[in-house]
Amino acid sequence: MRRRSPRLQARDVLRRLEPLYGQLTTGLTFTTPLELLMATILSAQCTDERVNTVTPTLFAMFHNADEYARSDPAQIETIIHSCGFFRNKTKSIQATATALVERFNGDVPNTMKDLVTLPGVARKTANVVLFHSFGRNEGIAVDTHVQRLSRRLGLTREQDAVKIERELMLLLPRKSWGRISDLLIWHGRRVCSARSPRCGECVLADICPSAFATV
DNA sequence: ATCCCGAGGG
DNA sequence: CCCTCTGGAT
Repeated sequence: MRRRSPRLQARDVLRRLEPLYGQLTTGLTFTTPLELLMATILSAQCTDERVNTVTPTLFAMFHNADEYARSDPAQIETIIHSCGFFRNKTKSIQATATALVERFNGDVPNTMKDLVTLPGVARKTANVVLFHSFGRNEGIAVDTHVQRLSRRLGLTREQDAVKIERELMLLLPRKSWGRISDLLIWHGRRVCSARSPRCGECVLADICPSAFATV
């Protein structure tokens, strides 16, 4: 295939995926910024479907940052056990909750600058919370799906999530920064899967440098 | 670069 | 069995 400019490629990816996944947003179940923050911490290397099986119990047990911070860690570990990394995630949940109480009056901050100071929260998690709880496009959440699809589609050749985020931010209009992650994630789950991508069903196949290549 | 870690799919 | 899942800290 003739090599297309990354900017044109990015614009067409956005344009073609939007009608496919128009009504779909994050797959995580939540109501408040605190719930989304905790659900996103749990989502590391775990399907959002599984996160959604433990968060109803977690959210029923803890209603604010102070209650997370004061809890017996063993109680949280038991609830979130099936999500994997349960010791690290429990530490992140409680250390973040403590930081919210001590530095943010118990509230979830709404800026990248503040969010990434929370232990266990880096740019990916911060971007998810910023967009889905506060409607802010400060960056692009780059997870395993966004990384894989960006590379397969020829939008970047980088491996590092922060570098990929920076490149995508240069290719796409700011108002689409939050949306592009959701679109790439849903497409990654349903069509462009890691193991065996279903290129025969993909609406991007004709503009994808990796189509039918088993990348 | 390595570690954390359970669960489901192929 | 091996790979993957909305990562982050050391």
